Amino acid sequence: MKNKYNILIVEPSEIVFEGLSTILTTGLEDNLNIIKVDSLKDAFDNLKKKTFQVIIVNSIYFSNFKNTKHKILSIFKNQVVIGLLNVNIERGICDNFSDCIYINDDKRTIYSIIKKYLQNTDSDTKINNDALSEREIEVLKLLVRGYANKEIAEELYISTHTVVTHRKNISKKIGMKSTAAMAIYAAANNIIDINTVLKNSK
Amino acid sequence: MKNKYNILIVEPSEIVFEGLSTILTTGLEDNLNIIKVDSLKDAFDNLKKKTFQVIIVNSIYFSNFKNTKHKILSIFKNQVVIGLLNVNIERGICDNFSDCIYINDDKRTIYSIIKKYLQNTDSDTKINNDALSEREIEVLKLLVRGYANKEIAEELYISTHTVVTHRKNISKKIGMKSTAAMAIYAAANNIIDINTVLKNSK
DNA sequence: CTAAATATCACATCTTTTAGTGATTGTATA
DNA sequence: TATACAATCACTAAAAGATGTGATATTTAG
Repeated sequence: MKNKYNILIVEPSEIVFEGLSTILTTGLEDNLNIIKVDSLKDAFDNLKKKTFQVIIVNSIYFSNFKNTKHKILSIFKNQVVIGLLNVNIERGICDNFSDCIYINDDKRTIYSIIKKYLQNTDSDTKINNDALSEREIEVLKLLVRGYANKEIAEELYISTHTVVTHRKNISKKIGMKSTAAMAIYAAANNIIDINTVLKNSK
Repeated sequence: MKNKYNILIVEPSEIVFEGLSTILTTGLEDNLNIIKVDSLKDAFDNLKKKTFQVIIVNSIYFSNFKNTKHKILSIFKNQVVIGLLNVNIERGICDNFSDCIYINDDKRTIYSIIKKYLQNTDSDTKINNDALSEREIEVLKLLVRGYANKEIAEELYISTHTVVTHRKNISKKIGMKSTAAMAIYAAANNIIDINTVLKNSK
């Protein structure tokens, strides 16, 4: 049974975001739900909706602030905030964060930093898969890969009626009734891996 | 029929390398063989062994050189060399390269830059044969947001027959017939923005 | 213990999508 | 000019999905 962790990355560059995501998802065995935003405002909006075990913020968002620590505290109070530092940044800024990742750090260093904070979060703070049940997630996974209800039924050894019921419940829970939107939901919540689906779908 | 391309990335940061790799491999349909090195010397050694269609070099390797262009020419003569520029770099350096990618460029910009040079390599094996037309992309966008054919037709002022035809062509081109997989394709290729879809779909 | 949630199955009806096979028009491009 | 492709429209039959209204058994949480 894997834990599910939410990680928020506040980062303007898609390249850096994709890199961090790839490194984290391939290196850490737990289920990671990684969300990207590219402004402090969007970060703040996301914090209202969800709990994040780790927040990684590019330090450039604080380059203009005189009192960085105060700003960080006011936005991300009592949260784990890891600074992502570019090469030519003053080292002192690191003290303002829970921890720091340097852009040139290798994978192993990054793993060990992040792991420290994921392990600290104990079992009762773990996220409940956004309210979808295990069975519903199984159905959703196959759905996204283009399986028809009948095929899903065969795969899971249940009747198509049951699959239909699960789908009804899924769409009621996530508030989207179209197959396409459900797929996007699954992608956004890391229930499926986009690349795997691309290579292996109908 | 897919082409196979070699891409060399000269970059000190594993984060940036992984990000670029992920973006390139998910967005470009051809088979990419991406190699990373973290010094100009290693780049040079690789050039002896293999031919690269595109070389992407972080511009910081040239930050100490007075005559950047001359240095680039002497190392990578007559090759496609794309500079990867950090945020606070002087813009003028871009003239020294075949083209430039900025660290904050979005995926589509990166695709279009790289594609240009991959297409140039061998013109008669068209890699463009499953590029979606503008109209097809319009249909796909609405499709992903859960619009039914009838609704798409109304939105685009065409008949449902036409929408169906577009869908048939889309699925033929991308090799996926299910709506869900098409949605994932659209997400992976940045045709739609996942968060926008999440907030605004049926 | 009770209530809520989960997982399973069923049926009828209506809507939507898919697959296959067409056609016409305009616009590039070799 | 001939060819290719884009964009439009049409018909049909079969397959699949959506909606609504049920039921039963098991597990979980208060």
